[in-house]
Amino acid sequence: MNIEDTIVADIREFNRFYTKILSLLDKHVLNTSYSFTEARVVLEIGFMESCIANNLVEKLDIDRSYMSRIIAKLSKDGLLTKEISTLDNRTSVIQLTAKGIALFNQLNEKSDKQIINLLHGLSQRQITEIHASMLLIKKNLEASGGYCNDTI
Amino acid sequence: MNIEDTIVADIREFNRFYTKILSLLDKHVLNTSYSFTEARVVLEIGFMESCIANNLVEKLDIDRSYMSRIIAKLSKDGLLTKEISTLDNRTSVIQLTAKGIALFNQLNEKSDKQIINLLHGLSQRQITEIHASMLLIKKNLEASGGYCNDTI
DNA sequence: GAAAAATGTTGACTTTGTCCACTAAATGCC
DNA sequence: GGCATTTAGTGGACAAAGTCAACATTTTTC
Repeated sequence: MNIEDTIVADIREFNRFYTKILSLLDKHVLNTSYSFTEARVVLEIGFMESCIANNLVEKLDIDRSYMSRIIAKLSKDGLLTKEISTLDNRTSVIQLTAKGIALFNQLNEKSDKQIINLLHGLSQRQITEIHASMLLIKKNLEASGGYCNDTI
Repeated sequence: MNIEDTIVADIREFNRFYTKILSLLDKHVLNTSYSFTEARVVLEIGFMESCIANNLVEKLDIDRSYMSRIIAKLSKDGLLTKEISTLDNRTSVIQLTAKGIALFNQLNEKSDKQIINLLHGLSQRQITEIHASMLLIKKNLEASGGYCNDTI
């Protein structure tokens, strides 16, 4: 082990710093009447194109019953359709409707704009550095795989 | 402007990735009977050593009234003291008690251990890469300063 | 010194999330 | 096949987290 204290301190500082960045980004994603969690669900269904509730539960780490209610709400609002799976009668295949896709696109565009705004004023070089750094962090942390076990 | 689409997409992916890392870290900070937000407040008071409620409101971006209640609870539990400021009679100087400092240390140790755990299994080189990348991201994003304005 | 702004508190409320029990279907096992 | 176990989803009841508006008090501004 023997990881230097300064490294741990710097990583914790980065985490505090990035927590604030992310929370600012999250806050402004929405002028839609949907909560951040609901928006995440819409985005995830959009990315997956077709899925079942349990996929979303696992991917987004949201409680089963809570997800059930969110899906019910989105369905009631006409953003998605549920159709009982032919493979597994316990589950329903979930897909965005045209209206859901419209919201998905809107959320996507907003998120893209936020990132562009975040980088606004930085030089090409700085942007490249940030980009490369993010890829590196993700690659290295994924390599360990340890980040998603219980003893984290 | 003209920031490449792939860069924006990669940054958004990094944000999703890192959101999950942070939420896993957060979840496990506590076996204490305090919530994540309360723990953040204790940590922040500990770092600042002495502060007023409004410093915490700004630093942690928590609603004024909510903060007032959190401080009241922590005070009732004997974790901090409030003493009316001699400089500004509207405010109170907040400081951790011995008990509060004990919790602060405990939270700090847990957080350090989590980071060590997160890095567990990685090579020195990988750790160095992650560390350097984080410093670079923070430096570059802070340079812009734009990350904290309203139009993010 | 009056108007405006800042700080903190409280009551009432909404949103968000969790826990538990339950149904129904699928899976594993002999 | 038949029985036990697991998995997916739902609903009730509840707790935690956070928000909003109104207010008192003090400070700042002009």
